Amino acid sequence: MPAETTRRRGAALEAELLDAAWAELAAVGYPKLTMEGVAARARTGKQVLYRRWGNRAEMVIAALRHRQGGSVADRVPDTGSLREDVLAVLRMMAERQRDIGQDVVHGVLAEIGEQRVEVFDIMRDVMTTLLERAVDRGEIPTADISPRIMTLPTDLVRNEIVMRSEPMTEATLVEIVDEVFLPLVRGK
Amino acid sequence: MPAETTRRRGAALEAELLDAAWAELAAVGYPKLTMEGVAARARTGKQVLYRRWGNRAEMVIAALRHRQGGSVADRVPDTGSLREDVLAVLRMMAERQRDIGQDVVHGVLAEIGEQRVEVFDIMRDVMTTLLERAVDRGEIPTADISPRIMTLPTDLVRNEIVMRSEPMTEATLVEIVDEVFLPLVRGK
Amino acid sequence: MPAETTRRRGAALEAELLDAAWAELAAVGYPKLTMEGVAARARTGKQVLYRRWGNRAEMVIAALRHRQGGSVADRVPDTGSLREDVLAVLRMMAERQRDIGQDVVHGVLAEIGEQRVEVFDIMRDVMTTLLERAVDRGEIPTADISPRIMTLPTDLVRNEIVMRSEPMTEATLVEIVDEVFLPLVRGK
Amino acid sequence: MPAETTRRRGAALEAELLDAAWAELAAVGYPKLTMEGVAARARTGKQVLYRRWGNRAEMVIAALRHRQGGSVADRVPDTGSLREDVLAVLRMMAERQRDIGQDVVHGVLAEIGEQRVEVFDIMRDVMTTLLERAVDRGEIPTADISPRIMTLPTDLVRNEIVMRSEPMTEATLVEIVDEVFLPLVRGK
DNA sequence: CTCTAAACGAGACGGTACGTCCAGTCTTCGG
DNA sequence: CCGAAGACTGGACGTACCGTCTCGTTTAGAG
Repeated sequence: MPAETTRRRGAALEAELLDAAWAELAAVGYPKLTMEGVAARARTGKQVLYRRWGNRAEMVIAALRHRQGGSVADRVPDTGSLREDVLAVLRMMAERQRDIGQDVVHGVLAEIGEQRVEVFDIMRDVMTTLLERAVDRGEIPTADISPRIMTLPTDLVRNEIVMRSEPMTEATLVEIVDEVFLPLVRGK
Repeated sequence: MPAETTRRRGAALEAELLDAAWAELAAVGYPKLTMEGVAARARTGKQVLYRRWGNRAEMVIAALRHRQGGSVADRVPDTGSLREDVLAVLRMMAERQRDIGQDVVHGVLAEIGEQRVEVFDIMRDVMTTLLERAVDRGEIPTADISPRIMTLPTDLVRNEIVMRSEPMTEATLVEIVDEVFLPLVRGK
Repeated sequence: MPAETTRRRGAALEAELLDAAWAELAAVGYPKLTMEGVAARARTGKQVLYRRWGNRAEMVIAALRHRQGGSVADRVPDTGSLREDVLAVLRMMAERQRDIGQDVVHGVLAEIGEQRVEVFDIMRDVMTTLLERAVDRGEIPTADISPRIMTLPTDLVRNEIVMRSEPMTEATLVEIVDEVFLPLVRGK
Repeated sequence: MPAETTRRRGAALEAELLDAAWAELAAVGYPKLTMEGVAARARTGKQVLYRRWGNRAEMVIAALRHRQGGSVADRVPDTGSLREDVLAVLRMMAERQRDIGQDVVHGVLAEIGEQRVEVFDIMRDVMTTLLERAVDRGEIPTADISPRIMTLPTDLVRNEIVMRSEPMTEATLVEIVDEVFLPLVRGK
């Protein structure tokens, strides 16, 4: 028999677990993802998973974070143009969506009861930053814009993610920004 | 023994099955809804359910339709004012949401793969009707409006339904119409 | 549509049902024989079967009789030699066994509760006839032989049928007659 | 809450499973014995049964063995008389039959395809032992007796078990030994 | 450096539901 | 009334996972 590598523990093990979860997700899709499948892929027992995450959804969310690094809030774009900034944010959302896949989105949404709302706050904060910079640059007169309008682009993109099967196109993003968001922000 | 009622069949049975599904949904919620539970409540076997609907989601959708009657398209409002018409549509959506519950929405979305998109077409048709009437009344200059803007109110309401835990308020609906939709439609 | 032949009835239908049962038996074996399968093969409904036979075993027994014609009692051999007569009876038993198959034997035995015993009486009667003829021919001194010994050959063959997987050989039958039965009958 | 007993495992659990199977057999009979019923009686899940035995028949056989301890081969009688030895063996067989019940015998025979034959070998070995002892005692001249005759008594008892509904009487056993077996063994 | 507590790997356990098959009965319609 | 067709109530099948528990083995870190 080959000399076994040493037994995995702690953070190193955790990383492998999340990789296994991600691989399983890619292999069988969210609806068929099982704790047993992930444990088997990671060559360990279910207890090791349950020690860390209470259920499938928590584990998958952790796997997504593990794969995608920080949130949008950590990479607020600053291109010098409000239009480009907003487009950059929307592109990040769309890209994540492509990476994750729609069934995962729905599955996770269905299994976590709450804490969905935090996403709104994050996006509102990001947009506030973008608008303040635009005011500083003189692009728009004021950043005092209703929260509803502020989160309009991200809300619409989220709606596309949730409802459309096919991945979003660049044209869709441009349309949202040019036909809806900018006219409202520029007022009149 | 009591005189048995005659054995149920066809449409009469089907209605009882859907009632049972709805009752079960109310009793245990979507995540804990099982075919066995529904069959037990309807005092029949699982085969009778599977003969009609291939899976849980299909059955639940049928139950929702059975309970809610026709779609929005069958009851297009006509109040004499574009603002009130659109608000009426949004109120119908919100009311359905309250009736159905969020976990059902997510559960069903997660389990049906496709056919999500048809909802868009329905809503676009409804909105087209409303706008044409508004043009006829002279409220707005033209009904030639981009599809994106046409479905804006319903898209936003749908986003609220999917993402917010609490039921929607009337204020939210008014905000969507007055701050977003009408300014864009009236345009410059 | 093709011109339908007139609907089957009575004995003609019954014969087709039994043929279908036999064909199904050959196709899937007794353990997998189902009333539904037979009904489908005969292109009719289950009720038609249940109207005639109360359960699977009854139907199969009827099918066996239908295929095999009369019982051993109807074809008592008369070769002019006791040894050959008995061998002829055993060969008939063995041949039926080959035709029917062992799993059918066990299946039917398991599902009929009683009336197994009648077989003993039939065989005892047949053997009585054979022995009386042998006495008449002067082969043996007396036909006054214990029932136990009379049914010995058939009992042993039945034991082989029930317990052995492979079909019986001629040698086995000869052994039973020459080593066991004849010595006891000829007595001291 | 009551102090839970620790979860059952391994051999202790297995013994309880087999007891439950036996109890279920006594309660409902073989034809109505179900894996679900046994599992319920043993307060466990079906998987625990299927992990050990692939089907109903295997489980029942294990239950019989569990209840009846070793085979006949482990308790070869030695009374000092061939007649009594053989009778003792037959009585053991008859007793087991009474304990087990006929429907179980048929049910098991119907569901196991093979391995029926091993019973023959066991009995032939036992009888060989008995006969050798008889030769040593000078009861009979030689133990060189055809296998057919050696297994004659057990074959006949088995035939009775399989074909007769009522339990066997002592008289039947005596008849088999005195009228059939001993005359053949003692030869002329 | 030894001892101990915790984590790991493996898998059995008690349990729920799955989706399917079949039994046996009932209903409807056509001949 | 009976045949043909098929739907109904009901029960069990064998499988898949759930989340928990138990076992023996490593491994890190405290004394």
